[in-house]
Amino acid sequence: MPESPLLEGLNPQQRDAVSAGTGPHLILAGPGSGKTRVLTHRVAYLVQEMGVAPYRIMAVTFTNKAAREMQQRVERMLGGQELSGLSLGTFHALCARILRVEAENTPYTRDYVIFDTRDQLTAIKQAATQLNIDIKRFTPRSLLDGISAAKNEMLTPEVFADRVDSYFAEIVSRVYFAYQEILLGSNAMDFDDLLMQTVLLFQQYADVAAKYQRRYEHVLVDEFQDTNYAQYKLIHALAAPQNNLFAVGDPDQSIYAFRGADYRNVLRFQKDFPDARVILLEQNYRSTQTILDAATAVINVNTNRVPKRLFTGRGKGERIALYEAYDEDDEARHILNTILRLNEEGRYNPGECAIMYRTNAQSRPLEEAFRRAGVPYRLIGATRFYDRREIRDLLAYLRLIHNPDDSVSLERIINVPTRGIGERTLGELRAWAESIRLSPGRALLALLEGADAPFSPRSRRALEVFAGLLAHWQALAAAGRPPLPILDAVIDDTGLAAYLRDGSREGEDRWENVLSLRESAADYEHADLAEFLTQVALVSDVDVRDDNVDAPALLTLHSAKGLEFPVVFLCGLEEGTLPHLRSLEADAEGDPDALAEERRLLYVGITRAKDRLYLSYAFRRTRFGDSEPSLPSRFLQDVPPALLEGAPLAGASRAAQDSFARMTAWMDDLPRSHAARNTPSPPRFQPGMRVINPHFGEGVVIAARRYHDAEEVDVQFDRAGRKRIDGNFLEPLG
DNA sequence: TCTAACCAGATTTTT
DNA sequence: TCTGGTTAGA
Repeated sequence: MPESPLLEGLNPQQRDAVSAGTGPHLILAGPGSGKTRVLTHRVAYLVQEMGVAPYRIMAVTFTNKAAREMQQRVERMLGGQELSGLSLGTFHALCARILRVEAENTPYTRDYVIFDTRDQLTAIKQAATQLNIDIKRFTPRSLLDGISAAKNEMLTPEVFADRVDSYFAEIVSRVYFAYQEILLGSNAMDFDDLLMQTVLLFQQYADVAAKYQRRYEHVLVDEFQDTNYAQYKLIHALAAPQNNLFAVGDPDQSIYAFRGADYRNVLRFQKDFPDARVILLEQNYRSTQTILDAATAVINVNTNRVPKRLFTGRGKGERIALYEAYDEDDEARHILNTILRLNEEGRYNPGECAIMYRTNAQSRPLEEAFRRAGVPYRLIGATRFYDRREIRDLLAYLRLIHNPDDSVSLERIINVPTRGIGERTLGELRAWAESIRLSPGRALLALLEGADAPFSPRSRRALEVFAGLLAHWQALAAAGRPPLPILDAVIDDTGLAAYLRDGSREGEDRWENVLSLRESAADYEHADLAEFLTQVALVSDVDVRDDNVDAPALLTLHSAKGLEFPVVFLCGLEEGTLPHLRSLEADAEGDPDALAEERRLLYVGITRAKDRLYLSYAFRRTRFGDSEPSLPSRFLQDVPPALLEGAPLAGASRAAQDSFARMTAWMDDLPRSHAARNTPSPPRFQPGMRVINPHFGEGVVIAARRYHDAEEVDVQFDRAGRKRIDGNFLEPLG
């Protein structure tokens, strides 16, 4: 058989997978083994060699960004052929589309909106309040987690109620009913509903299921280890009856159990499809053997897994650097200096480096260090654009226009900017709406038609003014105007610009954000509001970051999934941070899975590195605003010392850990300077000195003080204004 | 009804 | 340290 050019450059295992025939296939692959590459080639192969029409293929990726990249690569592989009709995207995006099309067979209309976590919490609070449940005792977050877990397991409120086995579950169950009522009344679905409703749709309407089964001849899934039960049911349903299912994953990289991902789907797959072919990809093309050995040593401690042997053709490589920092600032400085040094030595560009941490809060000292030094960086994912107040407000307007039943959005913005509709009037509106069995939004619109309502003249006037605006915007939407002019109408009619731009620096920032939202709305010139809103709800800005800047990336271990960098720094390797305190607590309560997942998280981090890996932990770390001593992560003890260079481990044994803890307990009471290990040197900078920084240019020193082993200097720059800078990044002039 | 001040509380990860 | 929620006062 003549070989397909699509198989060129692949190893035998990869070829085997790409060119596999029909039927169920499970590809179990280690990190850096070309999983995504195999999946991409497989899609191209189906089209080119097996003659499958693109619209008969569904390929599910973990992020929207991965989907975009895959689309581009496949098209390139097929010689620029346009692959329209290919169903490529995340589970959520694909489900959102199906639910829109099949709305008449669901409890929702096609104008439904998607509730994100913030909206969900608002709705949960509402539900709990209705039920007189004390949200101090049962936090909305914990209730939401309970409901979300139920939905991921495909448990409807009724089924869940039958399984209640604890007081907490009882509370969750009651809130679940009320919460679902609120969602339905608002014509809104949360993330979990998108999946669950789609599966329910298929279960309840065999003809609908059959339609999609006929359409999708091949179903491919990436990151299979991070699917939850609902997602598994979905692909199971879609792939039937031919079961041309191609699932790619690595159970050792399962890091989303907290949100319902269930690595047991791998086992389910093998049980449900006994004839499935399992193909292993074990060769690693990414990392040096040293890095792989460290990763293997860390992950091997986990029980209940299929051992994999990872090998690479890349050679041994350099040893892994371990650094014990004094505190998080010292750690940040050390990382920054290392990146600058690697750059000066001409070994790696800043853009080839990534700094990874467990929690978003850890980015702060890093950002500060970079800012002080005037070195640019790329912060990935942290404060999410769509999470900003002004953006959420504007989107709430758009959602309300699109779907007047969305009372969470209505209540969010009915008095933003303030327009005389306070808690009292709002309460009256709610009560009246309920009495005439309309959602508050629709009741509001009915007011314009002269509906009889028990409001004071003053309240009524305020409500009517707002209703008038809403009706006006809806008319724009109904006339088919694209998102941007509608958005502009909202901005103009509400006087949002004046409201936000209050003369403060933050005000200008907020306005800038509004302008960015306008920019993204401008991309939807030929789409309607529904499409724009869906996109906004399902595409995180993690997906849209700019890769083209030559600056180090700062990101959490979770968002590092699927990425690779020549140089990786893993910081904050301490007990309580990685593994996170929550998992230690869970472990103490007898749940070993939590710790195993933390370990996998570290495994993912280590295996992102191609050439150089730097590990660090701090001797003390600031938590909740004050600084406390910390212990090196237990995971560090699993890395063979022969692979490491740098600091000896302070907590090499359990006994040592205990004595370390005792020692640091009393050190905690000493002034900081006692614990600092660097002897102070005379200050280099005095007020009035002229100095220069490569990034900010020339300036004059305002003030300077010692700060551990470095100097913190306030400088008035001639052009860049006043900055606080690490003395290491200043040179005296003259 | 609105604003500002205060206080308490919480801090994992994200489609 | 920050955020959010509550309360008091205008």
